[in-house]
Amino acid sequence: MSTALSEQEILRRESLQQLRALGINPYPAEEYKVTAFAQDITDNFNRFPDHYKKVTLAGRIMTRRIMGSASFAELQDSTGRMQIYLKRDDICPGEDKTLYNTVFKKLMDIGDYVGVKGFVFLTQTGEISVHVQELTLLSKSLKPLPVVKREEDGQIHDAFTDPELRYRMRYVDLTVNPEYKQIFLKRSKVISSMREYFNKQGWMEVETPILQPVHGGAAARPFNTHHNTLDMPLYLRIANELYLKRLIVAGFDGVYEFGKMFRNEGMDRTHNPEFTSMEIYVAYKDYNWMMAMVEECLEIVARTVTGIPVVPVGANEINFAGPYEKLSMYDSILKYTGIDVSGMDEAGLRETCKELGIEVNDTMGKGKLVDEIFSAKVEHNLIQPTYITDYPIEMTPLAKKHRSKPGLVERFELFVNGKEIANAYSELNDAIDQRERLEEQLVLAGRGDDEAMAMDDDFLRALEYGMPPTSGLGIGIDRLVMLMTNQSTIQEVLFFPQMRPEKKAKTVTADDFIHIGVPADWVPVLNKMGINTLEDLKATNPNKLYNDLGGMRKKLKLDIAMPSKELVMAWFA
RNA sequence: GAUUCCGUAGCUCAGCUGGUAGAGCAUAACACUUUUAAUGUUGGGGUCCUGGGUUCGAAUCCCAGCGGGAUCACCA
Repeated sequence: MSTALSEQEILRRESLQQLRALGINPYPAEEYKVTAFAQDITDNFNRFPDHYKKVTLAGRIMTRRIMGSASFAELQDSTGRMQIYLKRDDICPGEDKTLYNTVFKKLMDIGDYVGVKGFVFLTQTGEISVHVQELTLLSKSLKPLPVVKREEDGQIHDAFTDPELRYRMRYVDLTVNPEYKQIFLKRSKVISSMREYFNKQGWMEVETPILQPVHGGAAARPFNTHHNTLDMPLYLRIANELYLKRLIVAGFDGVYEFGKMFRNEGMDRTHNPEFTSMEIYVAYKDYNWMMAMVEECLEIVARTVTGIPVVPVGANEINFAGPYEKLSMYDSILKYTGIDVSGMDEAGLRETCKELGIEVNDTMGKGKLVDEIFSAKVEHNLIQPTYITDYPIEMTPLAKKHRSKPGLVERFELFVNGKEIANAYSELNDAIDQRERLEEQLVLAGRGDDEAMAMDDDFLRALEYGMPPTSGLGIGIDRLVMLMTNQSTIQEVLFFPQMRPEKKAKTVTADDFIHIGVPADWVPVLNKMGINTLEDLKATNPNKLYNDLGGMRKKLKLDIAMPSKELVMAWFA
C-alpha cells in the first residue's frame, strides 16, 4: 500500500474540496428517505405504472453516459440497478445550472452515493428509467471502483475476478459483482430456515463458551490464548459438544447452537481456520431418529433456498428429499473395495491399507486405519445424500456403544457430493465408559496422535450426575452452504475468508521524513523511489541514495534544490 | 507440502526469436437533449512483483525470494 495517491484519487479529493466550496456537504448527516428500490420498479412498473409517479431512490452511481445537457446514469442500490435520466433544466430549473454542469458532470464520480427524486418512465428504447427532478449527493467516493461492463446478452467485460483482491476487498467485490450477493443471501436462508425448523420443534438456541480452558469435543489443534487477570491459558473452541451436553444434563430437552469453531490447521478450498458449525442435542432420542430429522430439515433448507428439494452441484443434481441411502461403514468398504474389513485386527487393517496403496504410519490405531480406507476408496463415491453408520469404537470416543454390534458405536455421518457434511451419535451417557474411552485417547496421544481428544474432568462429573439418552448432531454450515449455492470453495461462501497478511500495509506521513531533515519537496521523490517508511530509508545505502536522488531529479525534471551530501548523510544519523 | 501456471497503467489484459512500454475501459478537456459496453476528437497516467545473474542492451532468458491461482496430498 503506497502512501502516494493515484492521479484519480487526487482528482477526487480536489472534487471534494470544490463541493465544499460550493456549499455542498459531501457527507450529509440527515436521513435520506428512500421510497423505492430498483428491483421493485423493474418488476412492477409495467403493471402498476401509477405507483411510480413519485419515487426516491438512493445508491451508487455505477455508469454515466453524458450527452450535453442530458445524461443517463445507472444507480445501484441494494436490490439492483436502475437507469436514471438527468436533464439539465429539470434538476436546475432556475438560472443557475451549477448542479448539473459542475456538480453532476465534473465533481461526481462512479462510486458516489446519491439520492434521486423523480418519476419512473419508459425511454424511447424501452428501458424503465427514473426521470430525475432532484439530485442529492449522499457520500463521495475517493477511490475509483473497478469498472465492470455488462452487455444485454450477459457478456461481462473487464470483470473484477482476481480472487485475492475479491476476498481481501469483499466490499469492492460485492459492489461490482453484485451477483455474488446471492450466495450470501442463500447462506442467510440456510441458517434462518434451520433455526426456524428447530424452534418450531421447541428446541432452544443457546450460546456456550468460545474461550475454553480445555479444548474438548473434537480432535484438532487449537488456537492458544491467555487470560491476563486469571493468568491462565485458554483455547478458542474446536467444538462446543461437551458444553451442549452439560445443558442436556441440566435438564433442557433440546438445545442447539450456531457458532464459530476455530482449528489451527491447514487452509484450502474446504478449510478455513474459523468456520461455522451447527450442533444440536435432543434428549430421549437416538441416532435413527436423528437420521429422519436431518432428512426433514435438509429438505426444508433446500426448498427454502432453491424452491425445490433438488440442488444442482457441479455436474450433479443432489436430491435432498429423504429417505437417504444408509450404509454401514464396513458395508460401504465392502461395496467399493470388495474387501470385508469387519473382522480384521490392527495388523490386518495395516496390511489391507498396503494392498490398497494407502500410506499409513505407526501412530494410526484401528479406527484411524479404517477411516483411511474409507476416505481413499469410498467417500468420493457418495454423491447423493448417504448415511454412513456404525463406526469402529476407536474413532469415536463420545458415541454410545452399538446396541447390538460389538466393537462399533452408534454414529452416522452424512455424505453429499463426496464430502462429509454432518456427524451424529447416540451420545455416550455412561460416565464410566466415557472416562475409559477418554483414557484410551490419552494413550493414542501418547503414541503421537496429536489429534487425540483431551480429558475433561468437569464434563465427566456432569455425566456422573446423569445425562438422559440423547442424540446429537453437528453440521458444517459452510460446507452445507457450498452445496446449496453450488460453490466449490469455502472462500466463496465466507464474507471474509482468512488471508495472509497484506504486504507492506505500513504508512508513514511526510512529517516523519521532514522530522529527520528531509526537505518537504523531496518527500514525494523518496516515495516515488519506493521509500515509504523510515525503515525503508535506513535500509538503503546513503551514497547510493544520494546518487539516485540526483538521477530522479534529472529523470523527473524537478526544479528543486539538490540536497547536499552532508544533509543526505544526516538523514541516516 | 508437491506439481504447474501467473505477477505489465486505477480495472481487464496484449507485448513473438532480448533492441526506447501497448490496447480497451476508467480518468482529464471539448462537442452532443433518450443513451445503454453511448459516440467523436485531444491529453495525462508505468519501480513491467522484489533481489541477483547472463548480455553492449532484459518486461522478455537464468537463479532465488515474495504474492496469488489451479490440481494433488494433508486435514473427521
